[in-house]
Amino acid sequence: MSVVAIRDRRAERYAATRREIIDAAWEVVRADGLGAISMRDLGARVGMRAQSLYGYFPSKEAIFDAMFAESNEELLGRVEALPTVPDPVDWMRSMARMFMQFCVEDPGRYQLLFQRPIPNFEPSAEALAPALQGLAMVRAGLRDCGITDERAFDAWTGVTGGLAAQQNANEPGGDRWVRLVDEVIDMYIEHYRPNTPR
Amino acid sequence: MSVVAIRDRRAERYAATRREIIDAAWEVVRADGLGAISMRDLGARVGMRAQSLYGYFPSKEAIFDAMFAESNEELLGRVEALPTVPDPVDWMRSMARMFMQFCVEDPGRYQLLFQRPIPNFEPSAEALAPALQGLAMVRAGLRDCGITDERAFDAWTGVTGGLAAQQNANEPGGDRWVRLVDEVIDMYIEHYRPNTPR
DNA sequence: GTCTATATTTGGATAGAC
DNA sequence: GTCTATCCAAATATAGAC
Repeated sequence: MSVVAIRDRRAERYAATRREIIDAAWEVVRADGLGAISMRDLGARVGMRAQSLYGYFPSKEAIFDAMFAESNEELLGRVEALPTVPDPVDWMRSMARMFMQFCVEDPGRYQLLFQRPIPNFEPSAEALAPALQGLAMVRAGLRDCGITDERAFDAWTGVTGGLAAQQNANEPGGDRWVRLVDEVIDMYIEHYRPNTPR
Repeated sequence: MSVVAIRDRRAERYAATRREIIDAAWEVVRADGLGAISMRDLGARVGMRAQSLYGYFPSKEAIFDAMFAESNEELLGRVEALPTVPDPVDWMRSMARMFMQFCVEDPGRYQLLFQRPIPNFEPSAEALAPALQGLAMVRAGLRDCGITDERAFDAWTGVTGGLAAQQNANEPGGDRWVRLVDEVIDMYIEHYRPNTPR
């Protein structure tokens, strides 16, 4: 009897097919928005009948949830990957730029994560967890800048999230609001930082 | 033969029924969102079969367009109704407060006007016109404050629209971001006004 | 693991009678 | 002006054969 862990080819195939289905779903979302996803279409894209998808996901919502989860994990990964810098304000700046980039590079994903336009879809707690973790890192970053007020935290999510919202709503794919990130962050820091040294 | 303009009772009834249909549509939107509107349901709400609605609107999109138009007219009306004040900054402040109130008091309307979540729905030029007019007034208001930069204008729509977006997305019906309006406007004016006298 | 067959619901829209 | 009748399309999901 071998003690070597052997590959479970069955599980691998299963995971690969799940991956394929989710990838197909992202394709649809990118092309025609979240509302355009249907089991029939998804099945066709991976060479199956719609019914066969139920072998991989118990429902359409479960597919949304998986997409929601992996998007949040992606975002959290990017937050964690931000280079450590001496000035905490610089960290917030690169944070904001990264977040903006994340939001505008895929409006469909933005829609799924931040607009919740699917009736009756509530992400599971597991899918939501990475988002909360990311938000906690933002809060910590602001604290490092000397900003601890809860109102200031909300104002941060308001202005950064706001720029992204405007960009995606009014000029998806463009940069009219994206390029304002730096000056808006400067404005924010100037206003909310207790004592800005110069 | 009378020269008095007589009422066209037929036209009146027709207009009243149109009004009733649109009101029913708003009811649905407020309760379950834009996506929940269907001709069958709408018909049932006004005591008709879905098919009869086509006597009043040529399509479902036409209903959306009418809703879109009257919302923009409502908003424009509120902009025009803002009291004239000596300080242009005060005008921008009340403008921002009013806009925020407009956005959060009816998330369904907000969705229709600013998120465009209906696939294939593009508002007609007539429906869009009041919005452009309102935006022009905002631009003029900023100019009165000495702010003429296009980037500054975009930053204005970014931060005000952003607060509204955050409020509706994360805490519809609440005031966590609404109550930040004043301080965020202060921050904006401080930063973008050329020479703030004190 | 994927299929066929099917149930069920829901939707937008048209034709033509009254 | 509203109805009945109807069409057509699309959707989610289940049961059971292979």
